[in-house]
Amino acid sequence: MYEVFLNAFHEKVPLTDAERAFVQSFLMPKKLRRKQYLLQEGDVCKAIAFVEKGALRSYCVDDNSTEHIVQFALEGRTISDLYSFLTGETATYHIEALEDSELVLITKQAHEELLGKMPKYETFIRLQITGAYIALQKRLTAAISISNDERYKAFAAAYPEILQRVPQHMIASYMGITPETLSRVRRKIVRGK
Amino acid sequence: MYEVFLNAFHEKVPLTDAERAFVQSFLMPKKLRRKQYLLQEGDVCKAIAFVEKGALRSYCVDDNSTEHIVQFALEGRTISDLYSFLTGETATYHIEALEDSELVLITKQAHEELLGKMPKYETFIRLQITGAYIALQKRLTAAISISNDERYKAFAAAYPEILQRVPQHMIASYMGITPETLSRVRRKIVRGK
DNA sequence: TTATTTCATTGATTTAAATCAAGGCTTTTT
DNA sequence: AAAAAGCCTTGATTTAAATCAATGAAATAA
Repeated sequence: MYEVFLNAFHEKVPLTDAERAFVQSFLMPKKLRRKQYLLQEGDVCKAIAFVEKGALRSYCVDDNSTEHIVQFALEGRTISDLYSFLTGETATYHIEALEDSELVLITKQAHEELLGKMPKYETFIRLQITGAYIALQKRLTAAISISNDERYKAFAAAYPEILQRVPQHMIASYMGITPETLSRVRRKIVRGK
Repeated sequence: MYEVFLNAFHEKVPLTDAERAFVQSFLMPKKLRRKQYLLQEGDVCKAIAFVEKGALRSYCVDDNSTEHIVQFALEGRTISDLYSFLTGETATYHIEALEDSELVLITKQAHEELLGKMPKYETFIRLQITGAYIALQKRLTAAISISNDERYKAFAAAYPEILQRVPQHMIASYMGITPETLSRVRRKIVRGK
């Protein structure tokens, strides 16, 4: 039931069976149907969600009511509004299931207790967030320094799974361009090959 | 000598005098003159740098030899090519002093030893990187969802110090626009007020 | 199954930003 | 102090992307 999460944990920070069970006792399962929301803007983010199965996205909405996708999360990835989770402020992101999904939730209370009681958990979290930070920095660097073509190619190479499972206009939103522009970028790439 | 760093540490994770001295024993001071480099693309990033005094920037260079500023770091901020530091791969960023600066270096060896020997250090690092992640996510969200005007206003409001101390064309580079465009954005803002 | 919504593509037009180019003002350097 | 380099602004032109609009295909719901 928590296999994917516990294996990811174990892979970064090896766990004994007892530790495994200990961690498990803090986790909560949650299922979401496609199009259901884990978090709505204005709520407070009460848990970090780890995706055991399925696909989710987080996004924000600007003044023109345009959605901007911040993150996709497939199996093995974590998703939340970290700022809201940590500070208790209301969330600025929405989190929605793109497919029927199974999640592992770590509530704020569980998170804090684990941090206090289990050094390995702190290490795991540190490694997770470090990886997320590096990925984000790479994405930002790409966003300000590479052409749309190259960025799309890089995205497709890095995340072929997402390409398969997520509609194209959402990829466009993630890239910060319109669906029309992405369509033309793709045409250009196909032609040019 | 390490005052700014140790105070920043202490503020996040309170330290006894003994702990303070212990941490200190792992630190290395470094001075840089304006325009000197802490890191060049192709080197391996051997240390995390904390800015005690001065100002630095990190940037990458694209195929057209255009520089793109990734980060500014004034007093109290940390700067490095974290990916290179953690993996030992060659760096993709340059790090340059914008003013005569005084740094505190945490070498990779010191970092690992501190992580192993001092839980409070791991906590400090976790908090630092979490803050950096949230800031980066905010920046990315702004980059894909807000107009240049609004982004510049937000930047100016959040980092007035940087505006004072860094040439405008570097702000433009940081924002991913040309100096000419930023100049016009500013004119528009001034006129419009 | 049919109807409806969602999605991707393509074309025409508009809009925003990059580029090209020049001038004047500061700040460094010699 | 003079020369050089760096910086900011402004204007004219080009280029890339957004917007507007329409169509057909595919997926979803009735």
